[in-house]
Amino acid sequence: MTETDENRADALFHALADRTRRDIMRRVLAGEHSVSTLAAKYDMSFAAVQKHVAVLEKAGLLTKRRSGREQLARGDVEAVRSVASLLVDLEQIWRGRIARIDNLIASDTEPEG
Amino acid sequence: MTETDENRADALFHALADRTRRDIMRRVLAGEHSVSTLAAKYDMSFAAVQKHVAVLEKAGLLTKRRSGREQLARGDVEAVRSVASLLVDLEQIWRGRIARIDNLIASDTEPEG
DNA sequence: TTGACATACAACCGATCGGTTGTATGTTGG
DNA sequence: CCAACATACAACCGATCGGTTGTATGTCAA
Repeated sequence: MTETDENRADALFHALADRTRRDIMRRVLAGEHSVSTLAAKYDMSFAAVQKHVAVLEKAGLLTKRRSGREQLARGDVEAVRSVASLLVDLEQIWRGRIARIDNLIASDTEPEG
Repeated sequence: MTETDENRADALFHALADRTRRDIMRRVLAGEHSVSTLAAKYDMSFAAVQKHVAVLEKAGLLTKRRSGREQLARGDVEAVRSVASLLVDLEQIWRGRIARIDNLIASDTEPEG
């Protein structure tokens, strides 16, 4: 819940809030792809795709390694899991509310209060 | 993977890509809050908070019910889980890659190919 | 009834977003 | 060496974002 954590959450959710970037994630989680290979899949300029890849990289959702003149991108499943864990945190808050409600009901129906 | 699904994913991730909205989600998952009560918690105008609530509502992450002159917002944990399941889908793609790699290794090391 | 409160929404503004084109820098193969 | 390829990045543009103020509407309480 620190400032840094919030910045990271901002970057992660923002990066995933675009269908082209989500599609890129699917591809790079399935296997390594060069930026050019990815760019060929979409009806937009190379530069646009390169910027999408850069957004995902800055968010930590993918990493690149150089291979000759190509940059091979691969998805980071740990980063994906870290987003999932943020949602689990949210769900845990909800569980806390349910637990409180359950306790309230239990204490109301207990013979001795 | 339909257009509608992608639109929903866009809306969900976008809604969560703002720290004020994530904070609102924490509060409304913990219990019902009126828009005014929520607005009082943040250093911004009532209208700004009301718009944040509207973004979350349109994404389906919270619902409102009228109680007198107040609108009580409550978080929808199912919507939160639906986001989590999108991430599970991504992770499954990655698992598929790992499985393919494992199979490759296994067939390489098998005595009979 | 009326005044205060709760909400919604429109109009506006600077900043960021997602796209473009153009240019610069590496890298490789012949 | 050099021509083609792969990448990066800057500058620009229209659209959307996150905020503001102002206004309209509905509801409650005295």
